[in-house]
Amino acid sequence: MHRLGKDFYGRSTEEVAFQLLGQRIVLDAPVGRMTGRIVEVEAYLAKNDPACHAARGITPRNKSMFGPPGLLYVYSLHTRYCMNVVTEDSGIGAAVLIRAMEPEQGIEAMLQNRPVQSPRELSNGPGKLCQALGIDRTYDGEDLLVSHRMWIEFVEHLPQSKIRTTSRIGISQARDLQLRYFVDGHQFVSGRACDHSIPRKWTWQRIP
DNA sequence: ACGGGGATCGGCT
DNA sequence: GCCGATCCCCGTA
Repeated sequence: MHRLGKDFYGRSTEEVAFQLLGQRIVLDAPVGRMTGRIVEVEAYLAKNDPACHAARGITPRNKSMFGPPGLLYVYSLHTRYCMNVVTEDSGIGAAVLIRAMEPEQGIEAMLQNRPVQSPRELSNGPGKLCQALGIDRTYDGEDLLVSHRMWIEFVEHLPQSKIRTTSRIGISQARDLQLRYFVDGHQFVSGRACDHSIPRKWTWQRIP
């Protein structure tokens, strides 16, 4: 049970992004413990990335992005919340958006937060994932290095052959940058089937 | 104080 | 695929 620390988050954002794939989010909430493994992320860079929320400087909304690596940046979008983990160094404004996870423990609790018919609909999108875990703006600025209610555990390094890269979803600027990473063919990845080169349902090779 | 836009989602065609 | 809901945030005045 190894909590990811400053040595993990304090690296290049692209590297942190694809190495977060396969790792485990752990949340100790009043309703109980909820965990799930990350299957899709996007990198948002400090430089030459107009789609990054930090691109136009610090504001009350994005100030967590300019905090130390390992901080959570949570913002509201339409009717949902999205969560990011700060990367690299304090003050530069880079982060990784967590877009989807495969639920493990606490699925009953997640279903209370987000009533859906199929488990596949529980956390296969950035807003869905936050709703299932009960993450809102009160989690903005949470320090994943020391927090007692939320952290990320190292599970394994995924081989490059299991990772696919595409442009990011839902943005209007910097569409050319290939900064979305996901576990190829995994059933909890967001979006359409054409994103997957492996048609059948895929899950983890080894379950810890 | 006002107006526009958005790292979404879900329903409908 | 397209579109509307919905609301917080930010730039402008």
